[in-house]
Amino acid sequence: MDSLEDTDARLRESAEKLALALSQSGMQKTTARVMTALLFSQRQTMTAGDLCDALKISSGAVSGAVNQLIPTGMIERVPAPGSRRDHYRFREHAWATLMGNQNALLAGMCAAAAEGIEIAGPESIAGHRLDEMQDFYGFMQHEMAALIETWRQRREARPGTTSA
Amino acid sequence: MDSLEDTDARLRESAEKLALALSQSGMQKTTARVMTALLFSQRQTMTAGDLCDALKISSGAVSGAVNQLIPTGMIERVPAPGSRRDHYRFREHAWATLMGNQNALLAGMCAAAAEGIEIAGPESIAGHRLDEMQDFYGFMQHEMAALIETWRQRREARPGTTSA
DNA sequence: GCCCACTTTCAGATATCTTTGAATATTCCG
DNA sequence: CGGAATATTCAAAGATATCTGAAAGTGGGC
Repeated sequence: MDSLEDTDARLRESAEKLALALSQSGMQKTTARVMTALLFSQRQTMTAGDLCDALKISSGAVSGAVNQLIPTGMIERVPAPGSRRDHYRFREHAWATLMGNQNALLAGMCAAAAEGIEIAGPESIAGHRLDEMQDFYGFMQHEMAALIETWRQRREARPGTTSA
Repeated sequence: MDSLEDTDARLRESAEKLALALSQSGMQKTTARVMTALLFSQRQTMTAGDLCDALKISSGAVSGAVNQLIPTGMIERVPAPGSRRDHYRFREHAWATLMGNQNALLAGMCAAAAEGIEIAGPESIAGHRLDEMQDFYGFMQHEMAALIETWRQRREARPGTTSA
């Protein structure tokens, strides 16, 4: 069996790999690195200093990343007892939250299609293309929300970690 | 009622707005502009020259964008009868294809979580976090594919444009 | 109320990504 | 097979986004 240090090193490597993939899908690189560092950490929380140290980035970069992550619901600031350092934690159900946020995107696509149809007319060439788009995103918007809810309930019913 | 030129101008404006939104969600700007130009066009197809002209970009940029779009299934090259210019067209069901492609991403998330669990162990702190992640993306991967299939069938059953 | 540990902000430096423009390759037609 | 119309590629320019480092702001504890 590997030593603990080795395990940690391999976890960081794994975290970096995922961060790289996420950054290629549109997420900022540092933001992704901070997120995966918290996700793969063997601790419940990490301080800003921990993150600077682990990722070799400046405190300014950590601050920026953290304040980008918090509004999305991926991580949260946890009150630190007896310390004035902020502790950060990867949130329970963060992934479901993240995907739920995409509903706004889907709605935006719907709206864009509707706008185009209004301009071009529903029976025009562009109108038909946009009609399919509107139909698809309207459907997805509705069904995705339901899907996430289904997952939430399914997981709630399991012997899972109901908040440590 | 608006004149045709005015309609066209407003469509282009709408297209640009959507392109901007898409580029903020990770898509390359020019690629997004080419895509939305084809999406909002009142013609069935556009040539590379048309795109250069409409978007005020160089032929090199069009070439790059188009060759990025084609593999994703969003647009297709259509044989041009009596012309050696390539014509491009927004593909039927492009949005469903696009979303279907994301399945690879979901699978990647699953795999990343599994890798982390393997390293950290399922009962570790990171292990529990990653377990939820794996569960979520595993679920989504399966259900999303089903959802897209449902939409496809639902639309097939409608009096929609079954390929012009 | 003051001090100190920590966080945030911001201008400048850096790194990264994108576009252009022209040379090169391709391919259709006669 | 030759010629001309297009498409593609690629180096260099330009634009953008991002990080750093230091100065300024915040708030808890004594």
